[in-house]
Amino acid sequence: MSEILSIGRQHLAVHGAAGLSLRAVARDLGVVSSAVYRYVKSRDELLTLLLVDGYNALGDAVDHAVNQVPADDFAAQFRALGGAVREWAVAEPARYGLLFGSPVPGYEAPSEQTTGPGTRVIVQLVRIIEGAHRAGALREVARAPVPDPRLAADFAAIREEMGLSVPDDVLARGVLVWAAVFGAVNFEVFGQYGRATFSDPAALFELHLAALAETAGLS
Amino acid sequence: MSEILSIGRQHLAVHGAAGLSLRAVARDLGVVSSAVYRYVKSRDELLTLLLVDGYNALGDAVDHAVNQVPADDFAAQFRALGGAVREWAVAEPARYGLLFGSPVPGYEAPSEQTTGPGTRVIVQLVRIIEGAHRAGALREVARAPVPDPRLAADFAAIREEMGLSVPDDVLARGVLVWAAVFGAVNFEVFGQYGRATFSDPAALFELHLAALAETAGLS
DNA sequence: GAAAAAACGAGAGCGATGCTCTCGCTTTAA
DNA sequence: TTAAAGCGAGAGCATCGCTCTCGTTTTTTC
Repeated sequence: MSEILSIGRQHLAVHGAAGLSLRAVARDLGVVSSAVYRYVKSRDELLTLLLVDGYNALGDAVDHAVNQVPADDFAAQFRALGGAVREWAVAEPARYGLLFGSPVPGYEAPSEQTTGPGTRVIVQLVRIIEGAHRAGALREVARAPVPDPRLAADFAAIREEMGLSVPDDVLARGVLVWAAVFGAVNFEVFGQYGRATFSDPAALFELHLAALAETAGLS
Repeated sequence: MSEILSIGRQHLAVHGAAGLSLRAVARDLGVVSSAVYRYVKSRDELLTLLLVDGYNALGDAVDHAVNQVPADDFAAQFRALGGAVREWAVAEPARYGLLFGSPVPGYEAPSEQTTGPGTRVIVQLVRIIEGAHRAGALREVARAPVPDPRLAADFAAIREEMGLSVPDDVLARGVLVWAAVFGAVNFEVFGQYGRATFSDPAALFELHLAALAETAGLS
């Protein structure tokens, strides 16, 4: 029943990830709790459903934002990607928290169902960086190649798997930028800036994106 | 009873933040559940206790690491800070998750008790950056001052409150670096790198720290 | 030292949770 | 028409947070 998923989305938004109760969903559905178990094996399965649902919603938002931007302006594409992630997260904090917050205790996401949708944002990001690199639009950014041989092997594996041609240092910067974008979003959405509140968080985030674009070599 | 806190710490580490059960703590204590309520007002209060406990443990680790490093080597101090955060988080993922993961649903941290310990890391970070700035050891990093007047006002307020002299652009970079450090730690601890696993995460993180030191102007 | 007061632990109990099982009713398929 | 599958209701189990009362023990006070 897609109605279960819909109500689950609402409950997720209102009561948060761990506050998701199958009994409450059943109540809202006007049905006794055991009936829901006909369609959903467990609370964890409902969580998984909502997880891939969220990943796809975020992926759609990011894809749409990136596509609004000229295909040859890679820096703008990156800013569009980051901005889309932030806006989606701010609009749906609980859903975002399910995707990128601390894991729900006792729940392990089944990778076979979640890795696909869960990697859409990073796939877009490497697409942008690789595109800029191939177009020669990537500024020289790092002085030295990565020194650690094990890391070099990891990067080689990633390059192989995703069919990339970017060198190690660019890849490393890309990974950092990736984590940094979500770090900044986390800080804003989860209120971890502490006492340091910002009256225009969107502007602060744009500043961050500009600096991160620089870090990635996207001038 | 400090024994409650000790057992709570163990349960937190094993079962995670939301898996913390006052009844289970009572069982481990060899006492009936209602007895625990003599000492702890509610599950949320126990959570708060563990929260400030965690903040202080992290703060101690960071302070200790930073103090191991020459007082005039600001870049090394920054790397020590970042490394200490990561190592503490990797060693105690559940505890770290309580501090920097998604908020526990239905639980709001009482700011009067948590802001103090909760700001120890960022206080150290601004201390490092401000120190480098005052010592003239901060590389010129940004081209333009922040354009947004509301952001400038925010930064001015922060500068005022913390008695700083760093300019807006450095402050902005500092905020980004702050969020980026925790973003990278989050990615590793919460396994959000996805399929991209790294055989030597510590080395990757060091690479990140080097790049972030550059971003902050700490050469 | 005796009496009053505070602290403490045990236990029962309330309303919730996730989840399982069985019992009927309805809809579909043979 | 009959057999089979799908479906919802309800009871039940163990767990949770939390409250209340009732004795016992310890501490304070006179």
